[in-house]
Amino acid sequence: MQLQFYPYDFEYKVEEGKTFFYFYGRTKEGQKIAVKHHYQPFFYVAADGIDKKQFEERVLKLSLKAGIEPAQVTSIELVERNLLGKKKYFYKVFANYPKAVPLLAKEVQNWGISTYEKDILYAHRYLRDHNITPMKEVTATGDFLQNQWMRVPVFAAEKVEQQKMETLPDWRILAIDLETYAEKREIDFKNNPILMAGFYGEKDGKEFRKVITWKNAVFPEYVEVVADEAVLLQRVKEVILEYAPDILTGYFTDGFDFPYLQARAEKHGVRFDLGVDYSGFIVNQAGFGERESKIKGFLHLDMLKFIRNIFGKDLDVETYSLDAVSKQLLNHQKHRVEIDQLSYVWNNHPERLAEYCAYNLHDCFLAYKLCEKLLPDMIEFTSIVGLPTFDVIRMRFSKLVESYIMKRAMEFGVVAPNKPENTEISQRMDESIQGAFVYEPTPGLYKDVVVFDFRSLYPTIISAHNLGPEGLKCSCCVDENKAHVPGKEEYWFCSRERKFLPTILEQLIMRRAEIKKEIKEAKKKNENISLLEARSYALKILANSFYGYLGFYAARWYSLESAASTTAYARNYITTTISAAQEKGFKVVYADTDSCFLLLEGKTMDGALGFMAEINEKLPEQMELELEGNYPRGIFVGLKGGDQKLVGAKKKYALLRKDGSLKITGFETVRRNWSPLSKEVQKKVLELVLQEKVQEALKYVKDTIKELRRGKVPLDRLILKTQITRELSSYSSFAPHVKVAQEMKQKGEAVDAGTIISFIIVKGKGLIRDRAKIPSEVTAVEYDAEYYVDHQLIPAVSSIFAVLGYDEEAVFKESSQTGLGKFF
DNA sequence: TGGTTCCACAT
DNA sequence: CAGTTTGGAACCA
Repeated sequence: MQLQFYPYDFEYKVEEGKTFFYFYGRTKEGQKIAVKHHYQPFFYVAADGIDKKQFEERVLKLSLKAGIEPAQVTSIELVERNLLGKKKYFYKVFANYPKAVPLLAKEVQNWGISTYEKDILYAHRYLRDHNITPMKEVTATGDFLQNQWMRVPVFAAEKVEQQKMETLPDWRILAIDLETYAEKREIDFKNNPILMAGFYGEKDGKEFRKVITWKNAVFPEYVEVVADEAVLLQRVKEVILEYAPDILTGYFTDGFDFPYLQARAEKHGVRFDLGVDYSGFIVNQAGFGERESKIKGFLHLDMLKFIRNIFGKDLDVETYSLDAVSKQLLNHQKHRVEIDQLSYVWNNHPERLAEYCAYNLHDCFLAYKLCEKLLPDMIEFTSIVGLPTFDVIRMRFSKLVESYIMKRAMEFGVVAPNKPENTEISQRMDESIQGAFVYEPTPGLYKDVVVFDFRSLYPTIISAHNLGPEGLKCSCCVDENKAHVPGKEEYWFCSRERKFLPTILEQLIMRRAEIKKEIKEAKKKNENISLLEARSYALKILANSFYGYLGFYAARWYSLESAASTTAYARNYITTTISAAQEKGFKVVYADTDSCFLLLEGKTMDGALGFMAEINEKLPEQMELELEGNYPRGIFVGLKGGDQKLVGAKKKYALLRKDGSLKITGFETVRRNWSPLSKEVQKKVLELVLQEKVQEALKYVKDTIKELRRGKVPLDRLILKTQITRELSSYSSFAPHVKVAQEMKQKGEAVDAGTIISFIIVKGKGLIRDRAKIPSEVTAVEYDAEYYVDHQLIPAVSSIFAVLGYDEEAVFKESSQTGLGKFF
C-alpha cells in the first residue's frame, strides 16, 4: 500500500545487521506515524593511482573490533565523481552499520589512501541521497508492521519518494515554558524545584492554555493545581501526549526548560518516556557548553536558536531575550512582573501567585507566536538545505551554506572535500584578505545626491567570474587574460568550463529574482506574500553567505584566493564606476563596497540614469548597477580628530529623502549610552540642516541649551544608560554606572551582570562618577546643565555644525560658557 | 592598538 | 554516521 505523510523527525536504527532510516511524522489524516526504510551507509575511497585489485581484496576482508559488532565492509562499487573540479574514480565502500564508517575509513586512511565523506551523519546522507525534504509530503510504498514497541504505528517501506513539495498547512504546535524556584537569580537544576509549567497552543481553531502548579491559591480557570512537583512532571508528560503536537517550541528550551524537566524527572524518579519509542528527553552538549534538547517523534524548535543563528541578523535588537525579540517581531512584550520575587511570593504570599501564572502563560504565548510567525522561514531554509528543521535552525551560516552545497552536490556527482585538520585550521585562521573599498568623503552638505549600488555584489561576482576552488589557477586558462583577477593577477579562474560552486550560487540568485517577480505580481493581486518573502529572504541570506564561506577556516570548499578575488573584483568594479562617473563629469562624493554616491550638480536625473545604463552594458550578465535612491540633500561630516574640513568620516552620513524622512548611517543617534536628549537633538539638527534651515538648527540648539540651563528639560530625557557586564565586585575601575550600581545594591536592589543602569549627572564638584545619581533620586533642578551641554549636546552636533563652518579650533577648545555654547 | 577574557539565554 | 569547542563585545595593558 501507499502512504502519504509529512516527516519532521529522523533517526536510524540497526536491526539484525541492517541499517534502517526512521521517519517520524504525521499522515494527511492526522495520524502520527513512523516509517522505516533500509539504506546502507557508505563512504568514498580515492581509486586513482592505487593498485585496485590489491585494494579490493584487502578492503573486503576488513574487520575491525568495535563496540557491539565488528566494523566490516559489505560491498564496494567503483564510480566516477567530481572532486574540486576534477573527474576522478572512487570506490563507494559500504559499511555494515553507520558507526563502522569512520572506523573503516580511518583504517583505509592508514594504508595511505584518501577517503571522503566519512563524517557525514547517516540521517543527513539518507535525506540527501534520496532527495527528500523534511516537512514536505513523502510517499512511501510498503506495509504497516505489527508492533508494540512504539507509541505510533510503524510502516515498513520498500520505496520512499517525494513528488509533491507541499507542506502541511496546519502544523500542530505546542509552546512550553517553566518557572522555577530561584531566590537570587541562580539556576540550580539539582536543588530548585519547578514551580510552574505553562503551555500554549491553538488546535482546530481553539486556544489551549494551561499552567500547572503545586501551590493552592485562587487561580484563573487555566491553572491546574497538583499535589507536588512530581505530579507536576507527570502531568507535563500527559499534557504533551494528549495534545500530540508535531512541534514543541519555547524560548531557550534547549538549554533551560527541557534539561530542567529531565533533571527534575530524574530526581523524582518520574519516567519521562514521552518519546515515540518511550525514550525521554535527549540532551546533548553542543559546542561551548551549549545544549541541544529533543524528544523522539517531535520536532523541537527552540526559537532562540533560529533567531540568534539565522533570522536575527537583520533584527535591530540589543539582546536576543524573549522580551526584546517579541517586541521587535510581534510588537508584544513580556508581562512586567518581578520575577526575582517569585520565590518569596511562593513561600509567603501564595495569593499573589496568579500574576506569575499569567506571566508564565504569556511567555508560552509569545514563544508560540514567534514559532508560528517564523515557521515559513524555518521550512524554507529546511527545503533549500534539505536537512531536518531541527538541525537547520541550530546551524550557523557557514554550516548552512555547506549543507546547501552538499545537497546540490548529489545532482552534480560531486564528492565533498574533507574538513580541514586542526593544523590546517590554525594555519587558515592566521590568514586574512584585503576587504572592501571605501571612498573617503569630503565633509560637506551636498545637494541632489544620487546613490547607485550593485545588486548582490559579492554573489554576482562569484557567479559571473566562475570563482571558487575548482577553477582556481586551472591549467587551461593560464594565458587567458580575461581570466586573471584585476589587481590580483597572480590568480585566475577557469573561463572555459562553468564550475559547480558558481553554478549553484547563480541558481540561488536567479531563483530569488523569480520570486521577487512573483512577489510583485502577488502584491498587485493583493495576495498573501509572507511565504514568498520567507523564500526570498532565505535565498538572499544564503547567497550572501557564500563569500564568507569561501574564507571560513573550517569550510570544506575553503578558498581564500577566491574570497580575496571576490573583494578584488568588487574594488575594481566600484573604482571603475567612480572613474566612469567622473569622466562623465559627475562629482563623486562617497563610495562604500558596492555603492557609489554622486552629485547631479545641474545635470539631469536622466543623465545619471544614462550613465547607469552605460555601466550596465559592460557588466557581466548576472551583475547590475541599480539606482538606490535620489536624495535632495546629503551631509558628510568630518572625522573626529581629523581636519574637519578635509578628512571625512567613513560610514557616517545622513541623507534627506524626497518625502522628508532621513536615512541616517553611522551617527550616534542609536547608541544607548547617549541621553535621549542628545539623540533627539542630533536627529533634529540633521533634519534641519538637511532642509537647509541652518539658522533654525542653530536656534534650536540654542533654545535647548537655554532650556537645559533653566532646568526645564524633563529628567527622563537626561537619563544615561550603561549595562553592568559582570559581577559588580569584580570592577576595579569605577565608571559612573558602576558607582550607581553599587548604591542600588546597597538599597537592596538586584544588580547583576546584564542589569542596565540608568543615571543622571547632577551639579556639584568632583569627578563625574561622584555626581552620577539614580534618576528617581534626582530633582528637576539638580541636574548639571553644563555637563549635558558639554558632554551630551555639543558632541552630538559639533561635527554637523563643523561642516557648515562653525569649527574654529579655539571655539571648541574653550569651555562651554565661552565656547560653542557662546555661539548659541 | 592588539591581545585577552568574558559571556550569550533562562529564573 | 553525534560530538565539536563559537564569535562578538568589553576590557586591559
